[in-house]
Amino acid sequence: MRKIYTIGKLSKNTGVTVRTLDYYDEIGLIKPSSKTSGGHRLYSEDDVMKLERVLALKYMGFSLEQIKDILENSTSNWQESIQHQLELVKREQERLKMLEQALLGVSYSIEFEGEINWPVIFSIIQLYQHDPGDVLEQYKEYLNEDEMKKIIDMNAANMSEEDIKEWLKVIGDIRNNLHLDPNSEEAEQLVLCWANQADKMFGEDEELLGSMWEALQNLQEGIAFYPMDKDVINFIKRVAIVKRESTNDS
Amino acid sequence: MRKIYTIGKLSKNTGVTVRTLDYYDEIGLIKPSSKTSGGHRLYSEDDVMKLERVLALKYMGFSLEQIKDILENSTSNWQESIQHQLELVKREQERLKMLEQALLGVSYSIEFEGEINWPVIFSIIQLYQHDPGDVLEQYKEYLNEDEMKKIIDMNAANMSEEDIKEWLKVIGDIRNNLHLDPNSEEAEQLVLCWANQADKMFGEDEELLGSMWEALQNLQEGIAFYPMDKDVINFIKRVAIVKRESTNDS
DNA sequence: CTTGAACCACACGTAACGTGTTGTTTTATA
DNA sequence: TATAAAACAACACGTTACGTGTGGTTCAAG
Repeated sequence: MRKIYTIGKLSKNTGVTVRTLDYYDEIGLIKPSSKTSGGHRLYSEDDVMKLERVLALKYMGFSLEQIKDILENSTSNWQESIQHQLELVKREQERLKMLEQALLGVSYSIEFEGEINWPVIFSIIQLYQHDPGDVLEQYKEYLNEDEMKKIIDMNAANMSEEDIKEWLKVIGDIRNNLHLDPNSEEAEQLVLCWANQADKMFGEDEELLGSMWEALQNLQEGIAFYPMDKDVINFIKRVAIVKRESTNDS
Repeated sequence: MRKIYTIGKLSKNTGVTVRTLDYYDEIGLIKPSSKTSGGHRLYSEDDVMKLERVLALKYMGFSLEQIKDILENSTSNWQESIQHQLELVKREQERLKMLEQALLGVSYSIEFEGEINWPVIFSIIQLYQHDPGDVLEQYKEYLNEDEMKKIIDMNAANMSEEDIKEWLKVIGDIRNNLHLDPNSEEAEQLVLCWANQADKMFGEDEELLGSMWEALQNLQEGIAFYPMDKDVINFIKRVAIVKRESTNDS
C-alpha cells in the first residue's frame, strides 16, 4: 500500500508548486527516490515526509541551506539552531517595534505640520535607530535611573492616542509660531498650553518635570520628547524668562 | 561654500558603500549632478540631501522603487504610504509573535522528549499558522466566548516559564508511558500529577476545566493544549474511567 | 495510435547590493 | 614635470528561493 506520487500529484497534495519541488531537487534538498524509464520523477512516502519536515523548518525561518544541513547531519544540535532562530526572531521583533514607533512619529509629524519636515523625520529615525534604553542615554547626566524608567513607561503605555495628538498639536503650534515676540500675548498663550499638557503628562511629579526640563535645555541637537527640538525648547525658555521677569517687576 | 563630493568622500561621509551609490546611480535613484571631464561622478549638497532622504525612507522599510516613486512624484500621498507601511509592520510583528511561540513550543518539545518528535512539531506549527483567535476556533462548540478569553490569557501571560516546564514534563511522562496498564499504580500516579497541574493552571475554575476537558475529548486530531494529543487524552480518560469504577465498587 | 495532459530541462528575471577585475583618471610625491 | 599610488568607472558574476515561460519529451486515456 506504499503510495508513489508524480511531481504533479505531490504538488497538489502539499500545495507546493512544481517549480519549488524542481528547485529542491536541483539543490539536492529533496531528490525523488525513483524515476520512470522516461525520466519522470517519482516521490515515495519517505520523500513526502521529508518534504513536510522541510516545510516545517522553512516556516521556522531557516534557510534552505540550513535545512539541508539540519536534515543531513543527524548530529546537528537542534536546540542550538532553534535558540539561534529565537534570538533572530526576538531581535527582529525589537527592530519592528522601533520601526513602528518611528513610522507613527513620522505620521504624526506629517499630520500636524501639513507637509514633510525632513529634519524632524531624520531626528525621529535617529532617535529610534538605537535600543529603547539607549534613547535616554543622552540624558543620563540629568536623570537618575528611576526617572528614566518613568519616562520610558510613559512613552510606551501611559499616553493615549488622544494625548499624543494633543501634545503634537501643541508643539506643532509652537513650531509654526517661532517668529512670535516672546513678549506677545500669543506666545504666552502657546507656552501656557504646552505647560498644561506637560503637567497632564507628567502628572504631579514636579521634580521629574524639572529634571526633564533641565535635560532638554542642555540638549545640543536632535529631538528630545518626540517633536520638541531645540527651536521649540528655546522658544519656551525665552517666553518663560520674559514672563518671570514681568512677574518679578509687578 | 558649496561643497562637492567625489563618490569616495560621499561614501565615507554617509557610511554608504561606493557600490551602493553606484547602484543608485545605475537605477536612476541618485544621479550625480555633475561629472569631471574624465567621467568621475561629483555629488552636490543637493545630492547628499537626496541620499539622506533615501536612507530615511529605506529605514522605514520602503523598497528602492517605492522610494524613487515617492521622491519623484511630489503628488504622492505620504500618509497613505506610511499607513501602508505601518500595516505591513504590524502584520509582520504578528507573524513573528506566532513564530516565536512556535519555536518555543518546538524547543520545549525537544527538551522534554529528548529527541525530535515530528508529529508534535507539525502540530505546533499548524497550531500557530493561523491567527491567535482562530486557534481556539475548533473548540467553539464546547466553549463560550468568556471561557475562550480566559484560555487565551492563560496561554499568553499567566503561565510562567516554570509552569510551562512542569506542564510539559507531566505530559511528556504520560507520552512515554502510554503502554502502561490503566489499572496500574504508575498510571494512576501519572494522571494524578496531571490533574494537579491542570488544577494549578485552571485555578479554582472547575467549570472551565470541565468544558475544556469535554472539548479535548471530542478533538479528532492535532494537539490541543500544547503537547497534549489524542493519545495522551485517551490515556487519561482510560485511567480516569478505571479509577471511577473502582471507586464505585468500593 | 493518437492526442492532450503532464513532465523535464533550460533560461532569464527578481532585490539590493557584495565582490572581484580591468582599464582609466586623479592626486600626491619626487 | 614625470611617475607611482590611490581612486574611480564599467562590467560581470554571485547571492535567495523561487516565478514565469519555452520547446521538446513522456505518459495516460481513448
